[in-house]
Order: sequence, then structure tokens, then C-alpha cells
Amino acid sequence: MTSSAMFAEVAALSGDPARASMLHALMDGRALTATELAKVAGIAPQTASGHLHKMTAVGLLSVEKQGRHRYHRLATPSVARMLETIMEVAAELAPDRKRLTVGPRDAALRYARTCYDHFAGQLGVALADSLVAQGYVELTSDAGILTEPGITFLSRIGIDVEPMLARRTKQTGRVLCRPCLDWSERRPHLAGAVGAAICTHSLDKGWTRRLDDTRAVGITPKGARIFREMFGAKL
Amino acid sequence: MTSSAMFAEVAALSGDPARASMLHALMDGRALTATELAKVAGIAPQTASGHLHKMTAVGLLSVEKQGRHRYHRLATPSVARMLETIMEVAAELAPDRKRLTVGPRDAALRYARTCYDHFAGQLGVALADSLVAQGYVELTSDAGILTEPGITFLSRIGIDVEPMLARRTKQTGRVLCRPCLDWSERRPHLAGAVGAAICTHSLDKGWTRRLDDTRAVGITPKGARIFREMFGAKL
DNA sequence: CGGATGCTACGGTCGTGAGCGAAGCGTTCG
DNA sequence: CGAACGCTTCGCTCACGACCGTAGCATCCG
Repeated sequence: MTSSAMFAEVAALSGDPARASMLHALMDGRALTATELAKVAGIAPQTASGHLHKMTAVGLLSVEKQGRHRYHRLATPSVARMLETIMEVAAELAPDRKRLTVGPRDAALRYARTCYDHFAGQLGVALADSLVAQGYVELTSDAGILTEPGITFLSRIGIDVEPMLARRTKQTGRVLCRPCLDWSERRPHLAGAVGAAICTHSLDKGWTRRLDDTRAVGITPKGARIFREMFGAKL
Repeated sequence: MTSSAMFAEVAALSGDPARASMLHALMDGRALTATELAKVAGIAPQTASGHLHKMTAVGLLSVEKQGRHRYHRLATPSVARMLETIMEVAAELAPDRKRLTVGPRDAALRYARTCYDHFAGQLGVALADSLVAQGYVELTSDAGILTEPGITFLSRIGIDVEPMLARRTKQTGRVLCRPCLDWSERRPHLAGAVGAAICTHSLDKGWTRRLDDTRAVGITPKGARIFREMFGAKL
């Protein structure tokens, strides 16, 4: 059965500690160079090159050549979703040795970061919580939906949900989104098209900005006001 | 970072060909014995025993002792979800060598089978299609919801959605479900609490029945009528 | 045009772990 | 009670692959 073989190959590629570290680092959706990834994984560049070649050959990663750099990123959103679910299981199964040390040890990362294409960390959880509290979003571990008031809210802050509606059943009023378990907060936050739109829009509008070369993001004063007054988030 | 280590361990456990075969076989939600799993994976019972011990120790599997048999099953629904997403990526990345040979080679399995706790195969896809066509369910690759007419429909055929409502936001009218990519049909079908309820209820009512010692299910004449007349499914 | 940088290809070492044969323990059944 | 069965533990072999040193190829810079 060739399907089972491919399954094993994908899982095995994700299962090596060094490769896992790299995939982990790529979870923020950005593209990193081989050297950066080698440093993250704590291995020599040659070794990293081999790993990256394998993962690219199979299709987990895609490469973009720019000058003498080669930027690697997760090939598809489904790969990111896969990594998320593996992390979810890993978090569940993790021995409760020090919940405190679990997750990113960097305070900035715990506070706010990107998770592939959406926000995670305390910011991500807080936004999700407030959207749920106001009835804009409903979330379970299985799925999530954006309610009609939620659609109105998003358009008020400048996010158009039409493109999301176009890609699904014609019926208006509800837009599907997706929960994503945060492995530092151990709480669900907002992913999927809606979560991605909020993240993109927030970066565009200067509510948040990337902290140089990490996956952490900072909240600008303007953003803090918006998140507090519009979202009702407690940060 | 201990979280990354656990991630790698979980993925590595799923990555060995023999273990992958076993997990694959356990995806139907039933509990199998060590010998059965050894046969599936094509390895000696001793080897299988070692694998099962490891996966159980980490928490991917749970064991139930019954007489001289030890029944192994997936420990939690989240493990099943993880395997699904890995399969989804594997299916996407699979070289298109013979779409025909992809997926279960057994005709009965392709026709109708269980996928952890819900239906898959042609039956699963057909049911999902007809529920979507009638506006009872909305599905995307990210998430799915059960509409108000859908709730009415389910209660008409004897499925109470109250327990599902209880576990989420109080607001009535919508129940979240979950899409699951079928790797033989390459089409989404219905999973989550709603999919599980339909599967359980269908087995209870004798609309379908398990085919002895496989994960395949058969559709009884009564079931065929129900699926055709009530669901509007074309099988 | 040298020198530095980012990355990759090759060759070799070494540890890890999958696999099985043999043997032992508990359970079931004739 | 003894044989058959299901499963596990132990000890061993062996192959795969992660890792790095060396070397080689492109690209950018002064």
C-alpha cells in the first residue's frame, strides 16, 4: 500500500529532532535560510542542507532562491496544520514536568508571535477570547465559525470577509474559521482564513510589527488601543 | 525546549513503517490485538510487541487487557485527528503514480468503512455530499457547521444534538462539526461529533453493520433505503 | 580580481533502533 | 494437568541514517 509508505515518510521526516526544530522554526510562515535553520537546530550547515534537501524533495518545504541565499518555507498550509496537530498531541502527552518551562522560553514569544499565518501566544489567545466573549466567533476543539455580528465587526475594523465567502457555500452570514491549540498557553486561538486575515490586516495597519529576526511580534501603542477598545481584549 | 523534543518523539513514533501500518489499521477506532497488528505490519509478534509498548508508554495508544488478549486502540481522538492530517499531507504529496492504486485496495473498504469514529469511503463522501446539497451542513477544508435545518433533520432520524450543544457555546442553532479528507476518495467527508453521532446511530439502528474483522462496513437494505430516501444520497 | 560568504556534494565514522530467534510467563481449553 | 495460545523479555545482528570534515561551486563585496 503506497499510501501508508508515504504516510510513514512524512511522519519520519517530521520525527527527527533536528528536522523537527527546523519545522518548528518555520511554523511562523516566514522563509528562513539554511544557515539560520542550522543554528536553530544546533547542527552544522552541511547536515542542515541534507535535511532541507530531503524535506524539499518530498514536498514538505519549498525553496526560493535569492542571490546566494536559499529561503525555505513550509510548502502548503496543510503542512502547517499537520504540524499543529502533532504539537497538540505532543502537548497533551507531555509529562507535566514544569508547565512553566513548556513552550517558547522567550518572553516575547510567549507574549505575541505568529503561528504560520495567524497570531498565537497571549495576544492570540486574548483576541480569540474576546471575539468569543462578544459573540463574534464560536470555537470548539473541532471547528469554529464567524457569526453575522462577527462579520459586521470585522468589516468595521477594515477586514473584508467577501473573499472568504467566495470560497465556500454561497449562503452568507457564517464564515468558517479554525481553532488552533496554542502550545505555550495551552488554549485555543483563532486560525484559518479569519485568523490569517486578522493577522495580515493587523501588520498592515501597524497595530503590530515583527520583531526583527524572530517570529515574535510587538504590539504598537496604536494596536494596544485598538485591541483594547475594539476587541475588548485584556492584555 | 522540551516541547520540541516531545513533538519529535510523537512524529518519530508515527514515522516508522511498521508502526505507521499499525496506526493506520487502528484508525477505524476499534481495538486490535498485538498479533493482528503484527500481521498487518508484516512483522514478527515480538517486534510488534516492542512497538506497541513504546507507543503505549508515550501515550499514543491505550491498552485493555482481556483474558490472554491485549487490545490496543488509539488513546485519544486528538491522536486520530493527527493521523488524519498526516495522511492528508501524504496524499497531497504522493506522486501521482496510479491514483487508482492509492487508498485501500479492498473494494469493500473503498465502498464504506469507519474512520476512527465516523464513516469514510464512498458512503462517507456520499452522505456528506447530500447533507451539504440539502443545506444541512456546510463544509470547507478548514471547518464545518451543522445548520438549523440540519439539526431538525438529525432529530427527525433520531439523533439528538443536545449533548453536542452542551459542550460548546450556549447559543443554539449551529453545531460545529469537522471535515476529514478521505484518502481513497480524496474528498472531504463528515467527522467530529456530528459525524461520530451519525456513524454510531447508523450502526445501532442496523442501517449498517461491521463486516466481521475488518474496518469495512456493509449497508443493510434498510440502511440503503434510509440513506436514499432520507439523506438523498446516491450510492 | 582575490577574499569572504552561503550553500552543497562526497566520504567516512558511529550511534541508534528495527528485526528476529530463543526462552519465559500468564491464560484458556481439552 | 498438560498442551496450545497470546504475549512479552532478553540478547544479538545488522542496516540505515545523522553527523561532521573536507572540498567544491555559486554569489556578493571591496
